[in-house]
Amino acid sequence: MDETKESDTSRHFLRQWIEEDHAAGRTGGTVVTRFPPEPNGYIHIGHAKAVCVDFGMAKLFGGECHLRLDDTNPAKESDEYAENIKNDIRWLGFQWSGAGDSGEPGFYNASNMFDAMYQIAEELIRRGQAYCCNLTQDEWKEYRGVPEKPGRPSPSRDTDPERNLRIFREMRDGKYADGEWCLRAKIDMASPNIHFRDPVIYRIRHVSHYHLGDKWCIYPMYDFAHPIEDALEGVTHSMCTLEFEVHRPLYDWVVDRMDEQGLLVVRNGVKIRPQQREFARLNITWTVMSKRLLLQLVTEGHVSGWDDPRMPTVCAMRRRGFTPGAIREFCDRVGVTKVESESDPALLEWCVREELNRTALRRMAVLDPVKLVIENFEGTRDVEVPNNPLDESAGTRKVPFSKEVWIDRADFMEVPEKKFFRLAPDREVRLRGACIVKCTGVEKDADGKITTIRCTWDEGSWGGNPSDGRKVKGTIHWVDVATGVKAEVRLYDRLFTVPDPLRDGSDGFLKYLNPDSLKTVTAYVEPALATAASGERFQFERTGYFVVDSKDSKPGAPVFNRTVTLKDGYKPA
RNA sequence: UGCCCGGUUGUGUAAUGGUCAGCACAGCGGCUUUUGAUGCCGCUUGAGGAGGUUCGAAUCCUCCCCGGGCAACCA
Repeated sequence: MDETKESDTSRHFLRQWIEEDHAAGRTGGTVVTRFPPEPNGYIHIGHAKAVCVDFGMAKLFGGECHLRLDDTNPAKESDEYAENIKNDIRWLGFQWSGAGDSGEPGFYNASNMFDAMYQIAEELIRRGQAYCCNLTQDEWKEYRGVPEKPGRPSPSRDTDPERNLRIFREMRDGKYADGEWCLRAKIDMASPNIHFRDPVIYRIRHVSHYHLGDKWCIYPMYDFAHPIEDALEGVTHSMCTLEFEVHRPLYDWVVDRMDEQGLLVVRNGVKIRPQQREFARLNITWTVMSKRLLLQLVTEGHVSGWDDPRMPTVCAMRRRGFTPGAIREFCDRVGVTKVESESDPALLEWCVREELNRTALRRMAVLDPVKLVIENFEGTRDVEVPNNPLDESAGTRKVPFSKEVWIDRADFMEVPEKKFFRLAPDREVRLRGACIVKCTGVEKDADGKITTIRCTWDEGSWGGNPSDGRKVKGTIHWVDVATGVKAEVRLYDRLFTVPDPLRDGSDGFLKYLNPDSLKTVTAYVEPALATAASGERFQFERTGYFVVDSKDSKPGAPVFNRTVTLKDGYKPA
C-alpha cells in the first residue's frame, strides 16, 4: 500500500475521531491501538477487517498497534491458536509495534497483566467499590432483574471490605469451588443498562491456563480486564464491534477507577485515558463467519480443516490463493461504518482478479481434456508465448507443440449453438500462440461420447494469424499430448447454496452446504507447471487463477487450487 | 415492551446545512482483443414514512415504521 493510496482512504468516523483526539493532544503524541483476539480459534476474513482497521489507523497516524492475546478464559484457549493468529496477521502484511510485555515488541498477553488486575480488584474492595458474592448463578439472574425493572441488591452488597478482602484472597488461594463465590463491582442495581447491575468481574475457574499454567484459579471477566489492558498498555483508541456498545459505560467506569487509583499511563505529560468506539463487523453472503459454526464444519468433517480452501479463515484463503493485498483492498473497499451490512463476495473476487491479472504468469491447462489430432502436422515445434501480455517484463516462454494436443471439451460443439465461436465441424479456431486449425471430423465411442476431434492446420498461420488476413475469432488453449503433465486440480465453488445459510437459525445451516463446492479433476498442464513451487500463483488462460497447493503438491505431481474463475462473458443466445 | 444503535440504487459506501445525491462492485449494452479475459465507452435503478426548523435538509428536530444489539461467573 503506497502513501497516496492511504490519503484516498475514506475519512470514516473512527478516523475523524482519532484525528480530533490526536490534534487536541489527548494521545500524548502517539496514537496507540490494539488488535485483541482471543486465542480460541483461527482468524477469518471478519477479523481481517478488524486487523486492517486497528493496524491501519495506527499506521495512518504514525502510531503503534499492539497485538494482544486476550487470554482471560483458559477453558477455550490454546497455544496453537495463538501461534496461528500471529502467523496470519503477519501474512496479511501487518507488524505489531510498541514496548511489548515479554521482550517481543508490540506483543502482549492479557494474562501477563493478571497481577495488576488482581491488585486493582483488591483496591476496589478496600474502597467499597467491589464485593464478594455467593449467590448462585440462578439467584444472581433472579436478583439482577429484567431490563424494564430494577434489580435487587445481593445480601453481600454492603458487607465489610475486610471480610471481602479475606474472601477474595481465599478465592485466589483455591479455598472455594468454581462458582461458589465471585467478585462483583458495586455500581447500580437499578440501572437500565444491565451491565451496570453489579457485574461479575472475577470468577473462580480451576482450569490450567495455556500460558500461565496453574498460577491462578480466579480469572477476570472481559468487562473488567479489557479496559485495564488498554489503560496499562497506554492504548488511546480501542476499536471493537457493535455488540460492545452497551458495554462502553462499564469500560469507562473501570477506567475511572484506575484513574482514582493513579494507574493511568502518562505520556509526555498527558494522562492517557483509553476510549472505546464500535464499528460494524464484516459479514459476507454465501458463507458463515461464526467461530462456533466454523469449528462445527471442521469437527464434523464437512471440510478438511480450518485451512480448507472453502473456509473464510485467513489460512484457508491463503491456501486458496488469495493475496494479502487483495484482502486488504477488499477490507478497504467495504468501508468502516456502524451499519450492519452483508458484503457481496463478488467484490472480494474482483479484488483478487484485479491484482492477479497484473501479476500472475499465464499458463495453459486443460481441465476437461479431449484429444485433437492435427492430421497434416509433422514433427514438433516450440510456440513462444508471453508470460503476461499485460507486463512485458514478465518475458516469454516456449511451449512444445505437435500433432496431438488436448483441448477442453467445452471448446468444441458438434452442433454449435448460436454465438458459439470456438471449434465445430468445418469451422476454424486459433490454437493460442500456434496456428489456425479447421475441424474435419470427430470419433466417438460406443456411447456416442467424442473421443477424438480431427482437424487440419493452415500452414500459413504459424504464430496465430492466417496469411490471407481472414478473421478467425475464436482462440482456445491447448496442451501438447506428448509433453503435457498430469495434474490434480481442485475446483472450488461457494460452500453454501444460498446467500444466507443461517436463514433458519444456526441449527439448520448444514442443509445448505453446497455438494458441488469441491470438484477434483485430472488435468493436463503445460510442462513448465510440473515443478511449480508451493504457493505460486498462475492464470490458466481462459479458465481462472490457480495456486500450487501448499500441502499436497509435489514436484512432478502438482496439485492446483482454483482461487477464482476468470469472468466469463459468454452467453449463448 | 427498559436501555442502546442503525436505516442513501441489487450490494457496499460518499456527503459533515447549498453538488443534476458522487464512487465502486454486480447487472445490462457496445467498441477493442491471438484469453468470450483485460481495457475503453455507455445505460438502468436510491434518500423508510409523516410532519417541522430553514432562503435552502440525505444532513438539524419530533413522532411513527422497520432492522439490530443488550438480560453468560463468554469474548
